[in-house]
Amino acid sequence: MADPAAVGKMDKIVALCKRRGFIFQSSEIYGGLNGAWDYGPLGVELKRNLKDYWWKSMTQMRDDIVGFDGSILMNRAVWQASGHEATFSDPMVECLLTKKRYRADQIEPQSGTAYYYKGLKIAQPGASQALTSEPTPGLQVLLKFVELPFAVLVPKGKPEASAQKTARQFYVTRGYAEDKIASLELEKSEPLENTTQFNPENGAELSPPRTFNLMFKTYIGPVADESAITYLRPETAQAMFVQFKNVLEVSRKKLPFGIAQVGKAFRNEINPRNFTFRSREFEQMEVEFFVKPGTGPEWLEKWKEERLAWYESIGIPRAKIHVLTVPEADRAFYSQGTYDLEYEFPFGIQELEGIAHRGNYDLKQHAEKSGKPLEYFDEEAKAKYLPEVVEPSAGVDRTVLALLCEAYAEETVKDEESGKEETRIVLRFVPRMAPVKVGIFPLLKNKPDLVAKARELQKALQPLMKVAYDEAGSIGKRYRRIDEEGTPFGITVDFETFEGAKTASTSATGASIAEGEKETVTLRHRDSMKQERIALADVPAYLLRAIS
RNA sequence: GCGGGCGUAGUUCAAUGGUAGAACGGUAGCCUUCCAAGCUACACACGAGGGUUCGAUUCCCUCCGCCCGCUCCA
Repeated sequence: MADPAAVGKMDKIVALCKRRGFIFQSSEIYGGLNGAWDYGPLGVELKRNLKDYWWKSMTQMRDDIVGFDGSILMNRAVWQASGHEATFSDPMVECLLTKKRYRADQIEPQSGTAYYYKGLKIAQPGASQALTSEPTPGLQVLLKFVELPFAVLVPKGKPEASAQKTARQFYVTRGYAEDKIASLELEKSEPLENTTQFNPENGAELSPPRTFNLMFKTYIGPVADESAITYLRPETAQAMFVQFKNVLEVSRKKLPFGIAQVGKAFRNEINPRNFTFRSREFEQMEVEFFVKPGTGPEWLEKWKEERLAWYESIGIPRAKIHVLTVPEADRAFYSQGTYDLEYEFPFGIQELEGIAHRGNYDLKQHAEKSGKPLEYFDEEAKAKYLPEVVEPSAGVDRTVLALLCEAYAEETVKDEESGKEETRIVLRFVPRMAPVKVGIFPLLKNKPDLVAKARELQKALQPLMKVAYDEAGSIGKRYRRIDEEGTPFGITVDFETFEGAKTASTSATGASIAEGEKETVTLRHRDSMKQERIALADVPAYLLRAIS
């Protein structure tokens, strides 16, 4: 992450996102808002293409998953049952010496002798002598008392000196030079049994417990009292569990079957970072895939392979995805197995999607807490049971960012006439993800027949795909502009358009074009910068095939 | 949340305790027969608030934001 080239690349991507209108800072004119981002005209197209393709892959291309769109606000009881309310409000403590943070309930109780210091005496600024050396006879050193309480716990029998050593480290981290500390002022010492106020690793005092709640709390209705509390959802999954019975009933599906949802979720992250990667408001694409008890592990494997192939289909190569088998110690408490699919971002290898075998934890919790039966009745086995769930859960914003990082390329191009070299910036999105599919240009804007024909083509293509029309400046400049926007194709209406092909040629669709027979246009490819002539009539079909 | 760095047009960078410049980019017009050509004109910036000062973009403080390292990420 400290790699300057990687940092530089990320900076360039951020600048490009702003320059071309992919991503802006939220509330920018008011100084921004930490952890929130807006998608501009191109960004929203890219994001929509991603979500639409995921939706199509899940709900249209297979018949065992149905779609769903749950509300963001839900009954507070949902979050109590799911465990979010309890686990998101765990108190945390911080080591005053190392600044490391721990869950308060995971601190091992310690016994020993606690030494409480009121503060320290330091040499006044200007004292010329280091206090750690032997005092020079006759030299007066001015001392000042600084009040800064700190406490250390040492095992019984250990001398105060070991407590002093830790305390001195603490004062040094607070900015007092080791050689200026004359003495520490001990307030008291006392034996303590089973205390959790000290760091078991180094004996240093811990801060009082503070609550870090990662859910955004809000109030339903006009009165902001305890009974009105609920939360913005921290994940989209729960709505699908809560509505499991309704969806099952109306969709007439048998196990295994899944529910798919795309939507916003909110987490009050302590420290949003890395552009849009960790945001407080973000979007998820999740499937809750319900399977027969005992078959969770095999479905976990199937989904891992399925999802890897999917990322490849949106232009993220398999080689850039790292599959992390999350070790049991790091898994969420409900998980019986988790894969993280991680992408090589410029700022490090980071998670795009988590695929978790959640067992029947969620349905069981909601059945218990709501008192409503959520079992599935298996007609074949004539048995009622709670299904297990495998959940592929992908981050939309993270994947958009991965698409941008993967697409970003700089290359040196040489002008053939002048021999001058320059840098071309190009976003190599796969066509199906590209925000704009094709640029339409008249070669020259002061030739009315070229403009009219280009406008005609624009109108013809607009119902089929996102098109950009541009007539300003030189043709080369317009090509470069769409390169930076990641538009895979450019079509130029030129003088040859009306003449027909000069010599018989073959169109992109393989149909042969007789001389003077058809109107043709120049088709320019973003990645290779190669050009070919194509029959005007073939353009829609050619492009539709290329972007599907 | 802690520590460090940084905030000047859209971008990349200047300068300055007293009228803020450039390049590229943008817009408009002219021109231009395929890869950021040229000419002309125009628009656009000192992150916010407070303090010191006759006067602050510049010095000081607070806040906000971005980047980096920790931390955090049921």
